[in-house]
Amino acid sequence: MRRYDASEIEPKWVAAWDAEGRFRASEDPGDTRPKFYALDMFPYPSGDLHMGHAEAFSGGDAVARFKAMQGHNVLHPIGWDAFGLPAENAAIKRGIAPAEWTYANIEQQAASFKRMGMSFDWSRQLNTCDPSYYRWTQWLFTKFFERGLAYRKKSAVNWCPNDATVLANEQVKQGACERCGAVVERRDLTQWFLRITDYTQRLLDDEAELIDWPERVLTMQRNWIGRSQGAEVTFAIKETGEEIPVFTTRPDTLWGVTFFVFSVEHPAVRRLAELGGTWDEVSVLVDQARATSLNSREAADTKEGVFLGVHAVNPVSGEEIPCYAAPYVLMEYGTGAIMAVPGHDERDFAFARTHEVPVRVVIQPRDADPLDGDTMTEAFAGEGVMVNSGHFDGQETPASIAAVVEWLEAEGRGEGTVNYRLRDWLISRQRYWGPPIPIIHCPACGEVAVPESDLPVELPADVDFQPGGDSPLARHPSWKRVTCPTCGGEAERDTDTMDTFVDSSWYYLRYCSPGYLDGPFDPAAVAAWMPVGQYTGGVEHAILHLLYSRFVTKVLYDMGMVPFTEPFPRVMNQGQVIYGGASMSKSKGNIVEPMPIVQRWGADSVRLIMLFAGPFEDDIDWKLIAGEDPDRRPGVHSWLSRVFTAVGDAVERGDAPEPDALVRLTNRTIKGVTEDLERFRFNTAISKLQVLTNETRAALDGGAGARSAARSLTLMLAPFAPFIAEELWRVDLGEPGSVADGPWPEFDPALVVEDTVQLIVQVDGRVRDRIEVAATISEADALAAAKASENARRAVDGREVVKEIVRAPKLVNLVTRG
RNA sequence: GCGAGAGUGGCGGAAUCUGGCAGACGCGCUGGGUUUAGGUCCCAGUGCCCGCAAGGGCGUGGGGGUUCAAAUCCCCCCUCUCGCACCA
Repeated sequence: MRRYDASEIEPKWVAAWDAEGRFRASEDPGDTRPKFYALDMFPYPSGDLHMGHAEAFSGGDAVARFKAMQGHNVLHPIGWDAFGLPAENAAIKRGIAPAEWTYANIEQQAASFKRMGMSFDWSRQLNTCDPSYYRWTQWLFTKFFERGLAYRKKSAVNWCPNDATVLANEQVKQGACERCGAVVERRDLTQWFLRITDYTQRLLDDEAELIDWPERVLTMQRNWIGRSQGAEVTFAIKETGEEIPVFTTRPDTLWGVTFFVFSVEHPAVRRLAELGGTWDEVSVLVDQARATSLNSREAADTKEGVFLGVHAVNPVSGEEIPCYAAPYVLMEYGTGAIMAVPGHDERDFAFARTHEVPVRVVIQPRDADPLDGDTMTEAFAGEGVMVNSGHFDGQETPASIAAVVEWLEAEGRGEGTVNYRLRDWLISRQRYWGPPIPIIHCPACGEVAVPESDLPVELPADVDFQPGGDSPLARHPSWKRVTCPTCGGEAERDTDTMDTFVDSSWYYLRYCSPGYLDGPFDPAAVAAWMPVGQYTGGVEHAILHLLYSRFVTKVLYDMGMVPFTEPFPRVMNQGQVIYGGASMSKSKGNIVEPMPIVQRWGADSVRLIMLFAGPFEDDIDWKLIAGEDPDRRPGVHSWLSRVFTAVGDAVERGDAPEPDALVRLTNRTIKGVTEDLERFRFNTAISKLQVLTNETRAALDGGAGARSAARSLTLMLAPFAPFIAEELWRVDLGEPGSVADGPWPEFDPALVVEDTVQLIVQVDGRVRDRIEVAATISEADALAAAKASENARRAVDGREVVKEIVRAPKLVNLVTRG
């Protein structure tokens, strides 16, 4: 009798699959199988695989293998999101080149993925830091540039004085540098942006095409885009006559405006303050804002602010109101100035009470006592009836808002408009390890895109990339000196590089034709494989990566390069792997790594631990599911041992007849596991396979045969534990070919039902008896059987049965009275 | 504060979509067996309470409702997690 030994089985099949060139997607035009694109978010190659990879890729691989066994031509690629700051930092720390560090990690992660038996098409491997890839990242940038979708402008950015580099918004936590903890400053730098704001409404409208996205991800994207419907209204400054527009979602409260507030960064503030004689005071606020990071300003005090000494004129009432500058008004949203309605806005209310500005009620709640501006203790932001608003008095929200907008437009005093929270995508980085921005700055011609024939603009290797306050590429003595492609005069390359999110915004397209030389992708291949059938990855990419990819796809659609507008109609997020309720981290010393467990117990066990722990999208607390002893044998490993011996025994038993109950259970299991896999409910699928294993063993123990049950079990195990399945399939069952090719087992509908079932007998809703009856029992017979039950009779206890609920063959409920 | 999701044994979870045996499956634990240095392996038990048992009572965060019947549907409340958070 052979014993289950993963360390013997698994390396053997790793080598065999490699030698067989298995898991290659077919490009044979004669291959009529339906295509399925199973995509996993490509990993960032820092160090070896971590538990999060093991979780995500176990799920993604189960889907890919399931689809392949069902007869799909599956594209399941892998690649490396290889550019980025961590590589640069690691390289600085170790005194080696970022490329060296990155390629070493790629090698290690690739070896680990192979050891785990991931069914990747290795022939399509791509790497964003390879010139053959980033050539096309740069090409796409030039296309965006040509279409006016890439542009440069001066902008306030986060700056870490310690690391001497700009930081992405995501790298700033509570106003401090995520890595070194230094307080982040603001700097005004000229930056490259992609005009995602041109696509805002389409990003919202095309939500209908996102057939199967987690609800919370959709919500997060919607909130991030932040659509607000309202009106733009123009106030005039009394002292200068200049016109300042504001955005409001509540034009119906225009008659309640009692003051006007500028962002401290508003360009008119200094001039107006000097005119009003308040600049000494205002400049303190301005300096304060400059010293604070963009992110920490979120916490600015609502009540802080300074009177500018000038006044604004309310366009609907002609009333003159004081103007303030206050940090609670954001320059980045709307117009950078607001009309303040303290009666109906919480923030304006707090400001008004502090600065003793009058509060005026112009909306009265419908079913409550009338409010009084002098005595109210909080703003009323709800719906109600307009008052003190001229001829609009008596109109009710929300209809009143539309009515006011209509009137404003007719009067030429404002217009209905929509505002979004979403800003353009800042992609330039003053870092080394990214694709250089393919632009040449010519004194005569301005910004000129590098011609396609000159791409890629390669990243020079001989660069001092120590952080120093400017782009490392700018420090290179010769790299930036070029001639202008347009006029031939002396010119300079742009020395910034692109954000890694640009690299990852189109990699899924490149997979379809990874060696393609005439463009970023072969349009025919993309049309054949895309959109992605199932996209698996972490919820941390719910907003940025997924939103950017959707944007890029829409631009490519507009360019006529792809025939679809959404790249990922179906997305699933794996949960996080945590330890003791907290995320794993070096500083906490609680990191558990998958590869040592693979070595100890096998890749099949690691995959099963992950997928059996609970729903795929739920977090896994390693401490709870695995305990604290790293040597403790995982439960799934014991199960695999039992599967191994059961299948072996079943083969030895040959064609001995199988019990009818086992045949039915096998059919039911096929149905259930198939349905579970279609909905990515791996944990319940595995549980069903364990039940089938237990019953198979029981049949064998009883002297019966179980060969067909064992065969189905082996097939269904393959998406989760591909190694043991392959071993049992090819060696024990002696089947020709790989279990990875299936076929996925089918069930006989006639055999998914039991021939006998337990009839539940209830009296007044309480279970009193369980009777074994034929599954086909009639309602009358079921009722009779229930009434014959001794237990039920005792429970009725002479009372009158007033109602008989019969749901044959499952249940009878006798309802009594008295 | 706003939005989303979730509360079930000692633990992970199942049953929730479609109202009908709550606790599948697994971990852990208890007892027994084989082997024995231990682990492995095999068998039995394991929601709580009463009971030798048969059986009975209670039980899915709390309260109310609908129903013959509620973990499941509806209303209110509590708690937790996640996301967003001066967005005018």
